[in-house]
Amino acid sequence: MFTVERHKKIKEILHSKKSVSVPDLSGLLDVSESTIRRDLHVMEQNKLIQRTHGGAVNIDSVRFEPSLSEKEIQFSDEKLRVAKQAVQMIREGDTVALDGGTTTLEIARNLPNMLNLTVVTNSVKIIAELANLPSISVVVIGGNLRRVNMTLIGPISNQTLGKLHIDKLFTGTIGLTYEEGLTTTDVIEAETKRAMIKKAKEVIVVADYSKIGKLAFANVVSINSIDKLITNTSISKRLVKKFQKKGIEVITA
Amino acid sequence: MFTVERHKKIKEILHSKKSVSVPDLSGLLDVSESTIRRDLHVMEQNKLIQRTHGGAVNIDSVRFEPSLSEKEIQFSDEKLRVAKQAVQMIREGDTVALDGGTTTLEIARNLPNMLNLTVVTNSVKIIAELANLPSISVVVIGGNLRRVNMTLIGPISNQTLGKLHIDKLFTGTIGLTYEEGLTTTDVIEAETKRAMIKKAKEVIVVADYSKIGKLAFANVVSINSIDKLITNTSISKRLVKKFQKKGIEVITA
DNA sequence: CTAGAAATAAGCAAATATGAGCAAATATGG
DNA sequence: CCATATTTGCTCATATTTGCTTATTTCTAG
Repeated sequence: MFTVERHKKIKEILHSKKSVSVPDLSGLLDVSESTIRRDLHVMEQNKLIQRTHGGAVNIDSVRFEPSLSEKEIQFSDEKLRVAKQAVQMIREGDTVALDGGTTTLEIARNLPNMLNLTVVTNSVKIIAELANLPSISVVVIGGNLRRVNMTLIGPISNQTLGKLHIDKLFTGTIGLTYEEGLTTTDVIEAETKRAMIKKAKEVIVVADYSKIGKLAFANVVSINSIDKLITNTSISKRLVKKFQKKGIEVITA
Repeated sequence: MFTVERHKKIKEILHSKKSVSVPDLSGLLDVSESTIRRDLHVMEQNKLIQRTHGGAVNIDSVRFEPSLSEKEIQFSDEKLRVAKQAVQMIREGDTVALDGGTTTLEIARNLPNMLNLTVVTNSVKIIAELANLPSISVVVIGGNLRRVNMTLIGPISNQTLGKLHIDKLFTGTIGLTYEEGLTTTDVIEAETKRAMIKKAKEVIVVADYSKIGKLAFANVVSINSIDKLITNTSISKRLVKKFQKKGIEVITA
């Protein structure tokens, strides 16, 4: 294996794992630790990675310092399972929309580097994530930056959406109830979500069980607008039946 | 087998194998290693392959993050001075636009956490940077993600700009000449730059001396559209005079 | 704050790869 | 047919890469 290939491999490993130790890399790539250290040295100088004592961490072209609480949910098993289920529903040639949210971010992280896939998003974190998958065409709806979740919302977003057509929308939520449907914290965000839902042929809500039965401040849409719901097993069978009666396909991951 | 055939064969091999060693090629094509090295040398100069010690790799497989980081370090001192000069021109209440580019990114990094300041941008890196300054209102024009510099360009960007009004635009550039004006590498990006310039009351070009006299592929606008130019001392007095005669205020940082 | 453990950078030597120079073989063009 | 140009393979001095060793730095537990 040549040097550039090794460097590329290290970058790939770092993209999926976020951090890796020198001994691990040495074993994985079957070269001495000295060589790995030399590799990491030049890669750091090229700003491709960030070195640490004992290894290296991923440095994406765009960096955020995720708040602690976010880090905690980042590795949530439920979210990952839901996200992987969602990814399986995506076909080559699709135009997929992902709105802001931790579960949709997880979907982006698990997307294959699929050719001929267009992702429409209003989440800055998802943009950063998809920057590493060069086969995917990324379309960003503009808008005003909402810093708490790094999403773009507001009239600009809504107007841009008016000109786009989406095959499948994956949307996260703060709350989902049978009576009130989707709800979220911010009214402006709610409106942008509504605009997205309006332009999507198929609306797929991704929500782990903690969201179901929860009610947030701003109404988005009633459950009549939802086509599919991906959630996890913890949801009660009675509720699933109720959703199904409304024509919603419920998928448990 | 003729030379061109050999080159073609090498390209084919690299297409399917991604990387190959000099001894392997020597055996496969039944010529000496010297000949292979000579072949690889010319093919590298023609940007058909990427050489490594011991062989060659497919150029496509290596082309990740093409040297943006390298550009970032270059001339960083000059850039910083230019950026700081630019920041001083910003007043409270302004609506400022920053397009993608390393100098404009430096401006964003040096912005004070000023109240009542709106920043319009198409650069994902600038969004990330300004996320840390909560007083600043950030408006993002949407668009298609151009990964090489993490900017949003294309028809969506241009249409969104049509509805906005900008007090001061700070724009970087690849090249700036007296005869051709602003030029950049990508035609679609050029169009989005043009759309920005059209909507700005005041167009301020930030360009260290390395950009001046340089000509890139795609024309953006002639120098008649430029109101101010912030650059550094290395630019010749004669050229400054010429720009001034065209009504451009030249500020040397 | 300190001592011990772990990681790193620097120096070194062996293995390998490279480029330049050269000569032979072949091709080109009058 | 001859003179010249190009291509090829060979040799060798030089350069690069790699793994090992060791001194130094950095981290961490007490």
